[in-house]
Amino acid sequence: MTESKGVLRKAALLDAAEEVLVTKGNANAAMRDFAAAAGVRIGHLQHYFPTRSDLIRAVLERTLERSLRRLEEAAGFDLRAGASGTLTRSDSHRLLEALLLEHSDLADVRMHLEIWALAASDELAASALRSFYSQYSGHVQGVVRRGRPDLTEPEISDVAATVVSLFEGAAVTRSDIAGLRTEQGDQAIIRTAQWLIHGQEPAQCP
Amino acid sequence: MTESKGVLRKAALLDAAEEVLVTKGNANAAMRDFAAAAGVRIGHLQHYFPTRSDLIRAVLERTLERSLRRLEEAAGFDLRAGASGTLTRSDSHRLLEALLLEHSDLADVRMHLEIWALAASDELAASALRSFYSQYSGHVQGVVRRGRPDLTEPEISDVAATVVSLFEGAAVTRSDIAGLRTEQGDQAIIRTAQWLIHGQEPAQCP
DNA sequence: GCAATTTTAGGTCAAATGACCTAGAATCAA
DNA sequence: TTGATTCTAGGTCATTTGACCTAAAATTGC
Repeated sequence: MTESKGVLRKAALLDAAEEVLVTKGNANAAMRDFAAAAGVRIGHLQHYFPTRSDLIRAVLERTLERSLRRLEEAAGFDLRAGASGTLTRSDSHRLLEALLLEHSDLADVRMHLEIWALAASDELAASALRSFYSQYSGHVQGVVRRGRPDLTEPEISDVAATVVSLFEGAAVTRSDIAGLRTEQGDQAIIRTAQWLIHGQEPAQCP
Repeated sequence: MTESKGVLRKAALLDAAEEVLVTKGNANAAMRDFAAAAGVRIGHLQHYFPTRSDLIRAVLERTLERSLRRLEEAAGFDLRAGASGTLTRSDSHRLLEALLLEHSDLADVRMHLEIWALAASDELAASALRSFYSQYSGHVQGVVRRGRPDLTEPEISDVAATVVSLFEGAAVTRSDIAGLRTEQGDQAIIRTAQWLIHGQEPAQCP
């Protein structure tokens, strides 16, 4: 079923809004900027998104949804709580590299920063963000459960939250904004996440 | 030497500006909001900070400087590259707990989010932030150097960057904004940081 | 084909905004 | 004491802003 002009237009407006948020930041982005980026006039934009906060909220929801979906795709296996299976170190390495790559997308990093800052002062945004992180860390728990089947559910939850913290922090610090990225540093992050996911490597005994 | 009225006023204006940034966010904070929070009129505020970006920049510099100083104080030892010494697990535990506590201050977390978001679209802010992280991770290197004297300098740098990533990410995810905090989760973060700082715990051999 | 609905263009408005200004009071330094 | 400097209050201005509106064009569905 071909999508209606309205649905396509809405998506184009959201694309344009994202681009403006990424380049000018939320603090400097006006409705006329969003409209111009989409090649329409403000009245038209406001037909689809009557208020500024309608637009920003829609961008936020779309961005968070995309991040969740990407994690599911990167995993390539069922992340739900009931699912069973194991995870080899090479598979977790592959997954973590994909995750780190996703956290390197400069536009995505900036979108996330804007969302965090928005959520810091807008309770509706914060609520959406908490829901997102609950789901996101739930997915990461699905990963940890396969690497550490010996852990209790609360322990799995804590490990997953730590992995999420590490990757969210790395997205910022490894970006051009903070400038702490090195090639070997990426490997250190993956090694750390693997330590969390799999536990200690086999002991070397004399 | 008693500080002049101007110096005291400036500090009070910066305090007020911080509070407004934390509660309203940069995107919704006007010069008149800042002035009102400080109990003065906008003209007076503009005497001390002629443009909005002068004010925001000053807040940014002060916040980053404070974070650096706090890390120095929490360490309680010389973090410079040439300094030598060791670091026990109990001392690193104490330091990491202090660091995590500092990363739990909701106003501070919000200030940092606003600074990150600002730096994402303002190159001057980004430059200041890069300088800050360079120094901050330099300090953390001073910690890692004591825990892992066997590492090369590039390795120390990568480990330090990973510790910084973990703590910056944790500040966000453990805040009310993201809602992923648990008591045991805090211990998982500290354990992870200790693993990074000290390396693997002694092997248990039969 | 035609009425209803959706899409599009363009305009207007009051309020808010950052920037700039004047002038008087307070403080400082010689 | 006096002039210079700093501090403080309050005002003004042009521009920008989000929100709201009208009307025409395009599309849809019966």
